[in-house]
Amino acid sequence: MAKNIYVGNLPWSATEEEVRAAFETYGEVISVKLINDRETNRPRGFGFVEMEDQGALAAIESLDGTDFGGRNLKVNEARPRPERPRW
DNA sequence: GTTGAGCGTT
Repeated sequence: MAKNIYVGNLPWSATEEEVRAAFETYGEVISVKLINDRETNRPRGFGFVEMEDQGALAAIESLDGTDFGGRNLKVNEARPRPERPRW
């Protein structure tokens, strides 16, 4: 099973590989998604990480409130997103 | 070439 993790307060220079590497330290990372502004094409400084439950909890308890790229990292469980209908 | 609270584009 996997969980979605919300990652905020990221530096605008942060990349998915850096976040993935940081989360892979505590568990198996399934996917990493950094959110960028679709209209201005500018990085918003936050993203989402998908990993196993135990790894997600370990990463949240370990990476949340820690320094990442010079900023205080904000890690938390992501909010459930409504599934999109195919019609 | 800028900026800083937050929960995403498939």
